Parts: sequence; C-alpha cells; structure tokens
Amino acid sequence: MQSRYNPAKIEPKWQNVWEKGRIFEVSEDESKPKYYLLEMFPYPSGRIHMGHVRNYTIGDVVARYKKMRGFNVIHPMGWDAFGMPAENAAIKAKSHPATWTYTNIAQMKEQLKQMGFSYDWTRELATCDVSYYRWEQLLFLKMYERGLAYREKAYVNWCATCQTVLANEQVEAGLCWRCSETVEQKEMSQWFLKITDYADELLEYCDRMPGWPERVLIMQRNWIGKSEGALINFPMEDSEEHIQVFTTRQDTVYGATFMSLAVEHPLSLKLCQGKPEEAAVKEFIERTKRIQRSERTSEFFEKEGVFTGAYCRNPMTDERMPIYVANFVLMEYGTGAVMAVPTHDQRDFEFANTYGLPLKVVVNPPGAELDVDGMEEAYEEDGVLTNSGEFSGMGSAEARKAINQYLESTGLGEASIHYRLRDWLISRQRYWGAPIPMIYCDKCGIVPVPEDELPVVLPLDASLTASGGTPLPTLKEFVETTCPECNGGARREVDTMDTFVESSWYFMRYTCPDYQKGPLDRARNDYWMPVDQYIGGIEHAVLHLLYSRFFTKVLRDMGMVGQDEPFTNLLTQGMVCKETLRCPEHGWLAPEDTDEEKPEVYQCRKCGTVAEIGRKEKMSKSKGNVVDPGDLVERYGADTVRLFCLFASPPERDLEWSDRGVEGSARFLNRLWRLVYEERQALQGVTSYDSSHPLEGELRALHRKTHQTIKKVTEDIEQRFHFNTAISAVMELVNAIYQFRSDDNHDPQALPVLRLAVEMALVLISPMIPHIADEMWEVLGHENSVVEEQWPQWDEEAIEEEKQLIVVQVNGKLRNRIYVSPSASNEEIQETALNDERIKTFIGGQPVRKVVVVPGRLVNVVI
RNA sequence: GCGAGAGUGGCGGAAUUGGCAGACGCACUGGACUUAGGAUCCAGCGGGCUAACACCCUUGGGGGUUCGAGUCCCCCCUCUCGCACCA
Repeated sequence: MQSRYNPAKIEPKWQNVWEKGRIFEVSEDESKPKYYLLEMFPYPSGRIHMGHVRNYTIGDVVARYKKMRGFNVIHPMGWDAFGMPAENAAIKAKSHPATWTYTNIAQMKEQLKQMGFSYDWTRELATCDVSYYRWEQLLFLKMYERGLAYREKAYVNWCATCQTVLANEQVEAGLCWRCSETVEQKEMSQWFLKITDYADELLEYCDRMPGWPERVLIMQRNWIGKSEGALINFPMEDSEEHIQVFTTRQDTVYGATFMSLAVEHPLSLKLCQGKPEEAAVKEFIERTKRIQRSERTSEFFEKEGVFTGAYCRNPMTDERMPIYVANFVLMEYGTGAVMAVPTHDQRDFEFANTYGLPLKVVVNPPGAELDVDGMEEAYEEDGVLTNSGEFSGMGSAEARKAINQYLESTGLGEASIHYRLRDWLISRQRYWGAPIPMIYCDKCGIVPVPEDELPVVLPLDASLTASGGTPLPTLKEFVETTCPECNGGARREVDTMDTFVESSWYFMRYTCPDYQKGPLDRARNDYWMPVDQYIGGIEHAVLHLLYSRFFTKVLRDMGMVGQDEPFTNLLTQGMVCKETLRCPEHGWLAPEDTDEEKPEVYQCRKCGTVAEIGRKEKMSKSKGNVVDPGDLVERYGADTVRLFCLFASPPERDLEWSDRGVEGSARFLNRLWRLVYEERQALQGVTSYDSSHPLEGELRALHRKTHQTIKKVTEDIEQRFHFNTAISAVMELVNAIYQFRSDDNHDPQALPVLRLAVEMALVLISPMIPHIADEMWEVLGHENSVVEEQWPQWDEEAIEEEKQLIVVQVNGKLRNRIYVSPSASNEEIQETALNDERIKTFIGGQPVRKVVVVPGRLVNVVI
C-alpha cells in the first residue's frame, strides 16, 4: 500500500477486477427478488457531461446498495443513437452520421467505464443498430394492423431550421424544443400514432403511481387535459343544417347569445357567401391565418372577430344568435366552434362588449342576483340557474347532468369528453432515423412492408448535403421498390421515425437484447419488468415518459408484455449549475476568456473590464460555465467526482458546482486513505468486535457511533435517497475514529472495536466511492469486492445512550441541559429538572403552572 | 392569470413525527508541525453585548394556533419551474 492516495492507479485496477469477475452481469434468478434500476440513456454526443455524471452516479449508488441488500439487480446502459446532431456533425466533418455516432459511443463508453459505474455491459444496445430498429419497425406494423398507426393530412408543426415536422409535445411555447426556432403550421400528410386511444387510461393511472413525483403527474394530467362536457347542435336560421359546439358549461346554454367560429372552420367562408359581409370576412380570415399560431395564442394578442351575416338559433330558447368568426377560436380543440355566453365567460364578455352583443344572466352566485347592467366582468363560477326554463333553480353541477340528459333525449346533443392530447406525429423528414416500413403504390395505395421483408434497412451510402434535408428521396435504390400486393412499381416511405419512438421501449429490450425471434422475450421481460427505479431529468416529464407509458400499454394489449406501467418509481434529478461570468460588452465569458486579477476578480480578456459574477445557471457551452468530467477525473479521480455530486445537494435539487467543494471531497478521500494506511499494521489479523464483551467509556461510544451511522446511512438511502446526509454521517464516524485514535487505549477490545468502525465506514460509503473502498477493503485483508458483501444491520441496543440528554426549557426558552437514565420515568425526569439549580433561579420562586415532559427530549416548565 | 416548488450563517446544505436551529462540508481566523506550506493536525467560526460567563436577537415579512413553530394555519413579498385564449 502506498502512503499517498493515487486514484489514477487504483481506479483502473478495480474497474478491471469488476469486469473480469463479471460481478454486474445478471440473469434471471427466481431465488432472489429482482430490482431493475435504470437511468435515462444518453444521446452519444461524444463526451459525457456533468448532468450524465450526476444522473448515473445517483443510479449507481442505488444499484450497488440494492445488490448489497440481496437483490438481483439489473442495471443496463445503452445509446439513444438516432437523431439530428449526428447529421449536422457529419456534414460539418464531411463524414457519415454512422461513423460519427459509433465513434462517439466508443468514447463515451470508455468515459462511463472510467467512472466505475456498475453496468451490465452485455445488455448494451444502440437504437441505430438494425438489430434494434428492425423490431421497432415490426411494432409499427403491428400498430398499423390495429389501427393505432395511421397516415393523415393535417396542419402540423414544421420547424424550418430542423427541416422536419414535430409532435405537439416537442413544441414549447411555439418554439422547437431542440433549436428554439419558431414553429410554423403546414398542411401535410403524415404518420400518427393513436395515443388518444389511451388518453383515459394514461390519465387514470396518474392516480395510481405513488412512486412518481407529484409535479410530473400534474404535468401529464395537464397535458392530457380531459374536459367533460357536451356537444350541442345549434340549428341554422335559414337552413336545415346546424353548427355543433363542444362546451364544458352546458349549464349556461340558455345564456348563449352569439356564436364564434374558428377561421379555419369550413362554415366560416360558406356562411358569408354572397352576403355583403363576404369581403370583410375573407379579408379577416386571410389576415388571421397568416399570423403565427404562437402569436395568436398569446395572452397579449387582441381578440378580434367579424360578423358573417348569418344567424343560428339557440336550441333551448330559440333566440337568434349572430355568427362571428373570431381569431381566438382554435380549430383543433373541440369542434372549432364556440357557443358564446358573455355573462359567464370572460373572453365572451369582452368580445360582446366590443361588438355590442346582448348579455343574459343565467347563473347567479349562491344567495345573490346578478344584474346585466352593472356587470364589470363575467361570473365564471358555478351557481344557481336562472332564466333557464325547467332547469332554473338547479345548481350548476346538477344542471349539467340534467341538460345532458335533455340533449340526448331530444337529439339536440350529447354528453361528451374532449382531450387536449393530440395523436403523436412520428414522421420526420430526416435521414438518421428508423425508416417507416411503408410502401406507396399507385394502384394499391398505402401498403405495409410484409413482416418477412423486414427490416427496411437505412441505406448507409447516402451523402448528406450542407443545405440540409434528407437524402433518402434521392436514393433510387432505396425509394424504388415493388408493391407487395400487385408486384407493380412502388415507392418507399422516405420519412423516418421520431427518435422518441426508440426511447419508448428500449427499457424493455434491455431485458432480452439478444432476442432474435421478436421485439421482446416475454418470459425474461416478465421477470425483470417493470423498472423499479427510473432516474433522469425533469425535461422529459411529458415527452419521453408519456410516450413510454403509451407504448407499454400498447404492447400489453398486443400480449407482448405483462405490465400496465413501465416505471414504478421515478426520481427526477436537478440540473447541474455553476456561476457565470459576464462582460457588459462581450457577453458570457468562459474562464479561458478571462484573466484573474485578484482572487475572485476576473477581467474580460478582450476589453479588460471586470466581469460581473452572474447568477448560477445550468451548465452550458454558450454560457461558458461547463466543467468537463473527463478533466476532473484525470485530476482527482472518479471517486472524488462521484462524492462531490452526491454530497453537494440532495438528488432532486439543483446542484451548484463548486471547485472548492471538489477539493473538499478529495480531502475527505485522502483522510480516509491515511486512516487505513496508518492503522493497517495494527489492524492486521484483528477480528472485528462481535458484541461478546461488554464495552465501557470511549470504546462503547465509538461502537455506538458505528451503529448509529449504519442506521442513519441505511435510512437515508432506503427512504429518501438523501446521499448528502448519508455521506455526512460517515464523515462524522471517520472524525470519531480519528478522535478515538489520538487517545492511547490499551483495552484489549480497542482494536476489534476500531476495526469494526473502520470496516463499517468503508462498507457504508462503498456505493458512493467504490474504487477506494475496494482498495482499502483489500488492505484490511479481504479478498472479495465490498459490493459482494451484505449490507450491515444495526443493533438497537448498541445505539442506546447510557445517559439521555434532556433539554430543560422555562416558558419555551432553553435554560439548561440535564442527563437522565434512559429508563427514568416522566416523574423522575420532571423532578430532576425542577431541582436543577439553574432552573430554580429561572423559576425564581414563582408558582409553576404546568410542566410538559417529552421523554427522551425535553422538559418545559411553564410559570 | 392558473398550478407546483422554494426562500435557513459569507457559501453548499442539515434539522425525517411540532421539541437543543445551523449536522456535515466549503470559505475564513488563530495555533502546532515545518527549510517551506496551497500538505497535515488542533482549536474557533450566525448576529448583538461581553475580559469571560450570562443574557438578548435570529430560519423572506406580518399575524395566528400551541407549554413549545424553520416545521401547522391565514395574509403578503421574492425567486424557480410548468401550463396558459382549451370553449
């Protein structure tokens, strides 16, 4: 053993031992409980970043801990390997996306190995491998058979920068989630997956997943956006036709005084035909259609409308309702037509005031009566119906049910449920993705590729051009094919699938990555699934996590898997942030753009201005505040980096990077190393204390601390993944050991007690810093890896203090501390407290009104 | 606007069930060792007032419940995230 801790030497040594011993390779074993620990797989960008390191370190601690607890732990890793960055990088480097991707995978795999993560690498998969996406193509065909995949012409989100369409989930506030450019609407024929078929189940199970963070469930519920209401038909005044609306406020239908249509609504143009209003309506529609949807749906966008010249009738009151086209009505929600109730909807209220439309109160607040003339805003709450025929006097909730019944019995409408969730658009006009296995035949139309002709292999001889866009349509040998039905000439689909399709089922494929007969081996999948603990970033709260839930349910209905939900417990870790430096003139500054004048004072290298120390921001290249894990590992070793990531904050919170904090972590490892180095000879051949001899004094105290630490670390990991407090508990134990050592102790039990304390410190912290733990474990004479040890159990008896500290308060203020025997009764504790000299002076002879005794904690004397 | 979360020393954070606020670490200060110290060890470290003890104040602000509140309730402020004309 070297006197100095040298991670560069011991870390590769142990990584090698683990790999050779294949200790993280697992197979199904019915004799053990299984535990599936999964972290979100990375996109192979080339180098791992701190976000990966944090995510995977958290996962690794749990995986190692669970293994020590006797679980059969599956802990796989792979690559989310299709996607645009590969195309852009290939154009830039004049290479091929495949070359770029596989080179990156090799580099990143090496980096992950250097971190010492306990992956079962035999299960590795890359989604760009034909061996993976061939099964995805099969799943697509099965979905097509069941009507869950369909092609439709629709207004879709188009990102001009990325040269592709996007799913609704991939548009954030009107911007592309990847490049942040404005998304346009384009009418195109595209492939969709029918996630809306599962809307209700996806929503319902949000209430049955106690292992998920509430805020993720809330985001999913909001995204699905279920609204219960009614479809109501409003007859046209001068024809047999009607306008159908969806409303959640059918209790206000008697107050509907006009109608609003979306500009895209087919009736909008039709109704004004030949009328004097025609020109104005057309102009309005054209003008509105030109405006970006993101702008149209902005809060600040002015609500405008135009009268069509046509009228319909309120089916309940038979009153005449003018029909308007309005810019705030969305064609894609409900029916694209809204019954306007200005008294009970703020938007309609404002619209009615602008255009001088009539108001009619039909819902009163409980115990009050509204007056149309004095109204300054709409009354949107539930209340008691008035002016509503036979429904007057009913409460809103009751009236909604009654009106639904009435609508159904008269044929005027029906109860209805609408969702905000739209079907998942999966076509992408990109090259580096899984081809959609479909063929277009002029004679037979859309024809699926027969299963036995799968896979449709993505041609690798394509060359990308700097202008962007997919080269697939130009590849004759790919596009031109024969129709499986008529054998005539036909064309292949040239779009590829959204890469979120790959990530929707990779976690299931990990259970049987070598399976050749289908996407999933049901037996193996049944053993391992569901994922017991999934760990990843919050940014996938809706996207990946919703799609994966959908896929799991579809595969269940196909009989391929046995679970309703893929992820039992979800942990969303916070971001890794760091302080930023900013020059007023040159913007964000990376450390290499600055000179450090004095400590903590930095100057912009371009202009010499003192840089402002900016706020903590998520690490990103553009802000110049990234820290490269590779550099850190080289400098401090993986264990230090792991330790800092875990120690600096609990997993779900943001982690603030601190170079000094990293030094502190390194210092702790050195301290641990020295402890074992200096005691190695004394402890040689010593057997750990086994509780057979009674202990006194400081020996007893150290042994107690040892068991208290076992308990604290176990509970912190088991109950709440709070590794920061678990680590601080081990630090306390190490401090206690140092204290103990500095006193000469000649008790024959001293070395056994010391050895137990040292070993427990190593075992308890081994999931966090596995390399140094194994090295020191070996120094102490063990032959196996710590991860193959059983997790220790604490002894409640050893934990018990011989003297219990009791805090004594007078009128709630801390006045003294006393010690009592743990077996003391409340009366005895009270008596000791009241007889305490200091307490007596605080009471000062005043009558004691009350004494509160909390055993084991405090006494409060009230005077 | 709606929804969720957060606000504790110079900093990261701890206090798990209402019971000693500030564990652990960083930074800082003093000392020891030393040719040297950016290594290591020891000690101190919320603020006020102190020679020291003692005492007083302190968990964004204000009120309340309670013997007792960082923790529970009400009001307000600030920040972060999500949604946002959804009929």
